[in-house]
Amino acid sequence: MTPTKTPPDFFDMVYQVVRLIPKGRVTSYGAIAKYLGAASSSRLVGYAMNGAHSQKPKVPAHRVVNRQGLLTGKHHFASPNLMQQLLEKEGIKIKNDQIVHFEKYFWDPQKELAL
DNA sequence: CGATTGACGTACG
DNA sequence: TCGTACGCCAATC
Repeated sequence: MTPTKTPPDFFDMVYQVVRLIPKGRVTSYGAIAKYLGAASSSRLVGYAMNGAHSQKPKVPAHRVVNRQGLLTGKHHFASPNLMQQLLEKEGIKIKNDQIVHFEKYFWDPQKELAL
């Protein structure tokens, strides 16, 4: 219905990219936004994650952190420590809610996907 | 329908 | 280096 409806393709794109994040890697909202061509709309990426858990294929939102490598969205998970647990489970070290060697685990879609 | 908020990032002082 | 302001777009009140 509502053929004039404007589907949030941007949100869907975000989910797709997040699913492409390899295990043991992390990325930032801005990186995804830039990859989608919306570097200025980095907030939309975070907002998209808001409905990530609502998506059918579960979106590994725990692999998405802010530019500082800080687990800013951990409070949005089922449990605030769940995000850290998942990351640590993948071999990522976290200190004070911040990813250690974040730059080392950083996964840039623009670079990895090399479009 | 208007105003506010938000899982960010960059710019400016 | 740190703090504040702005932008961007959608969802919510």
